[in-house]
Amino acid sequence: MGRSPCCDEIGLKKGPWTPEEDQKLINYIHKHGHGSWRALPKLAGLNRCGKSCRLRWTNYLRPDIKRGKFTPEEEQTILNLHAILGNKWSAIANHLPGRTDNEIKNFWNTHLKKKLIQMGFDPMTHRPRTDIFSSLPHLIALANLKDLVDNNNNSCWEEQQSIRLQTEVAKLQYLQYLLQPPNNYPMPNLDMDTLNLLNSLPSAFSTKDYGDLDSPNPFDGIRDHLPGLKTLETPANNFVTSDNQVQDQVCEYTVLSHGENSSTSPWLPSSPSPPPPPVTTIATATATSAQQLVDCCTTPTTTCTSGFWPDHLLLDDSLFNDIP
DNA sequence: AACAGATTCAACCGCAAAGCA
DNA sequence: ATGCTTTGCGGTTGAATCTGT
Repeated sequence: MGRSPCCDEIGLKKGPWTPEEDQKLINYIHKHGHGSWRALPKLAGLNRCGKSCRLRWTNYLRPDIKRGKFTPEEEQTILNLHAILGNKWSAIANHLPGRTDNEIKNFWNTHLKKKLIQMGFDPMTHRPRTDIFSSLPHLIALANLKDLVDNNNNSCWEEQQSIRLQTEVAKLQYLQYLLQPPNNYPMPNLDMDTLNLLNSLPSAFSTKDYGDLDSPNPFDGIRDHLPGLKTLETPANNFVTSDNQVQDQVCEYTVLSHGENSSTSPWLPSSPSPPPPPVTTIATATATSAQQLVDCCTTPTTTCTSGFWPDHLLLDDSLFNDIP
């Protein structure tokens, strides 16, 4: 397997393309098509290597290229697909008409990766980071709020309720941080302790406790997005039972994950128990399942409607900023 | 206004798969 | 079957631009 010699040829121009060069390339391709990229530069009168011409055309000059900012829908699609495909930029680009792999890669590296990191996620696995530093802000906030509660026994009822509310919200936020459920998929691998803990929270947050407060119960939101939590009270739920259709489907999806870490990605459904053996090839997945999942990820307006992180679940971080 | 540091993104590099003789 | 060429992909670089001081 030899490397293309074209890039090694001396005297060929490198660096940014001039408008004249662009025009030459466009004119030639419009007339003749690109044909052999290696032969193209000479035929088009360009002092460039074929590789450079191909790149310039596919990433910049192609008429069907969509330029400008990524829409929230596109951003969501990239996130969804990256959770499944990993850094397969060209595969991701296939699902975003008019966007190039290079553009998506750049967008990922400059925006989405940082966004995930800021939110405490590992950008490769899409899982919450488990190291102590990533959860430190949440833990500090909780500790501070606890102090506030302990030291405000003499304050008025409204203040106490306000502090209680903040504490509960902080708890929820921390739990949310730990769990980060994707609303596109069924809840993955929630152990019973966690589900029980979550189910115990509404009792501390009942309408009764809010009394006359106008604010809605913040737990309503989180419950709506935790199917395992919602259905735990009924005997037949998708996560407690061991054999049902949903789980079968879910097991098929698991093989699509990328890399060894991502088999446990929370964005991907996986079998609750027992854990599946490590999967080494995509070939074992049914084409239908693969397509179903990709379709699901690339169709934000249908059954898998909203984003990973519904707005009402992403509680305002200003709560923590306000804490001394 | 000037500078430094951060960010963005077009372009390059090298590898590997596909194609072909 | 083998080896060379072409194409495509993902990672990386660096110049241009933006932002903060």
